Amino acid sequence: MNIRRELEQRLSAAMAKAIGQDAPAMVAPSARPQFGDYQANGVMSVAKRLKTNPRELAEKVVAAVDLSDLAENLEVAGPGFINITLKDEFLQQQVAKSLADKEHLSVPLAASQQTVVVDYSAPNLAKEMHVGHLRSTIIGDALARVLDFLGHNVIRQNHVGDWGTQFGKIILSIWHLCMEEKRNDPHYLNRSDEKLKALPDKDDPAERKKALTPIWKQHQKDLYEDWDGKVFKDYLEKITSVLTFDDLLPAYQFVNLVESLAEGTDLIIDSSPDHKPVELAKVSSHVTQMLQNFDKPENKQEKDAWEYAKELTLKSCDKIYDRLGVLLTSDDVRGESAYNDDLPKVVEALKDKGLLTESEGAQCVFLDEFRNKDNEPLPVIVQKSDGGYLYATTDLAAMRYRVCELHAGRILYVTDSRQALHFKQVFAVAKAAGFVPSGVSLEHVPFGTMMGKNNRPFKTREGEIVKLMNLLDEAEQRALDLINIKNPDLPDEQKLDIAKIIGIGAVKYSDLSHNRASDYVFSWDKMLALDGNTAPYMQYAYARIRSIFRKNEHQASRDRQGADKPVARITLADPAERALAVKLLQFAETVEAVAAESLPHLLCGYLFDLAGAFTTFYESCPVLKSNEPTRSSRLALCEATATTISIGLGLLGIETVEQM
RNA sequence: GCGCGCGUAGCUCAAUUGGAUAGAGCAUCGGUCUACGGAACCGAAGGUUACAGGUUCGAAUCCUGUCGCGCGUACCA
Repeated sequence: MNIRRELEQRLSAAMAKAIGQDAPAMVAPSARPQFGDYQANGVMSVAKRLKTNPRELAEKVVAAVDLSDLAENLEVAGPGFINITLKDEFLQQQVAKSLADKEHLSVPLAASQQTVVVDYSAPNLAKEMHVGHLRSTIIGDALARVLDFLGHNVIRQNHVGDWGTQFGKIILSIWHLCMEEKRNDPHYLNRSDEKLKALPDKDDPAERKKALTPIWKQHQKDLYEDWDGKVFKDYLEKITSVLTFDDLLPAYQFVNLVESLAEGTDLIIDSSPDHKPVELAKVSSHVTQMLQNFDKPENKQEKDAWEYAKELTLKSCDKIYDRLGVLLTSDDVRGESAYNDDLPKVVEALKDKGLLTESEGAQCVFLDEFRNKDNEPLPVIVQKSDGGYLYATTDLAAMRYRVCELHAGRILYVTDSRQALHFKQVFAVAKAAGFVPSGVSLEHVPFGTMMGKNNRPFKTREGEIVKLMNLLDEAEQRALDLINIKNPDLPDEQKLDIAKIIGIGAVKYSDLSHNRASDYVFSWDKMLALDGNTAPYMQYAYARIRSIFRKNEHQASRDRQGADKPVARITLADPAERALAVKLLQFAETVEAVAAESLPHLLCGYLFDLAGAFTTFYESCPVLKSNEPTRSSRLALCEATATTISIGLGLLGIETVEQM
């Protein structure tokens, strides 16, 4: 049961009766123990509005409500708070009830179940996942799990960046790989790349030109021999069986480097069959443009190359997802390219609605609410002056798909907070154009940056972006080091398994436990610490409880012959027992709040509080040493706590261990 | 310039969205216990919530201004 909501509903109804209009009771857990378990704050603001005495009004509300099945007498306190103390009997029943439902802890399903699209992760083609992708992936996954837990129909969407400017570069880099293979010169790209990187003065165009000249010549020559793409085609077939993601990456970076260095030089590639000379710096964008009709048979090798790059990239992402325990699969991938055919239709539809304006050659939507410094309208550009489309267009197309095909009632976009303006604009355009009915909720779920100790974005010592693989490796290694110190007697294999769970859990939890809206400082030591609001602390609390049960089963092993033991009657004699019970029962309302606000850190905070309540209980209330029936009752509280921690961490995508 | 966001204890973060005396963990200081897993527990100290006004029963939260930081700001995503 969601106690908070139950109280809210009953008290709100009583308020409506008392004052004749609807007003929220504003029930929240009490700020202090002396004020009971919950407090209702709504009376005061209503009284203000009605200009009546808040205390008198509170008394009226108290008289009008019947909470006798779950609460002691209500008290009006201070300027008009209503303090609620739950009945012990009620708490006992509820804990027993949730314990009987081990899968779901009797957390009620959402009253109105929605189809919720969660858009998260979104890696890019031919790039390795790095820390920049971590937050989206983890937060999105946790939200998806929570929504699913509450009975919503969750559709995960991995909006992979598989189109756009990098598109031509990818094809070009694979072409280079093919040419390398054809010349039987397997280290050509590496050699060239190293030479370019060693360039003493990258700011000097003459130097750059000099360094690029051999590469440029080779490029010309290769192109001359492959003017019809036949070599590309033949060798593509040959290399695809052996090519790996690790081959693709450097090739892609090589193309990037060449093009950035060629900027401002007069190096021209002119061996192409159409005799249109192209700047060396713009070959890849030329490739992109050339392939407007991507599906034509003569472009098959380009398409194959791109698809192959996509396959390699996604495989590499899957490894990360697998290690992270993220639920995304290939079925959830619907990249930007999936919307290519819809883009002209989106622009057409905007035109039909009369929303489209041409400005400086680009197709724009101007909405009144977006203005620049001088109060001039700010455009949302949906088509570039060269005819190309932008991410706004793709997002609009994706929205239409999600609403029309997936029947989304709510769409969550888990992306960096820097995209806030973009989403604000795109949402407004979608609503204005009627792409998304007003009943559908479009929500940007923004998050801040992961920072290093220096309060700058998290980088390696060398100042490079941290690859996710490396980050996870280090997390597991550090966890293993810790286990070796703290629990050296465990078998090695088990140590490794535990290290994985602890290491990955720590990374995820440290991310999820912070309010996602703000930047947070990443710290190895803090996230693996056993004190404070960390994953290991929670996992340790769990392992300790499990240890009690192992010991108990050992003691009582002969008594039970597989028969299900009845759920013990729970008594709450000690204040610590009672406080733990109240905390346990707040799981439902916490999960619901996480789903409503898309704030996973609320769940982390709750689990930490729960672990705290348990520790207090654990210290003051002996379990195995106490006599029946107290013993069974306390064991039940232990079990309820362990289950809540396990399910709670599970909703965050974090596993528990029996020993650590 | 304009827009958005942020500024809370020495450090890292909370504060149930306007509620009662702003809470945790680290670090510091002090204490407990032959310990159901010591990777423990309890306590103390630490705050004019950047600053100045305002709104009201009540403000870290809302409004105005100032300072500081971050991000964004027409064809990248």
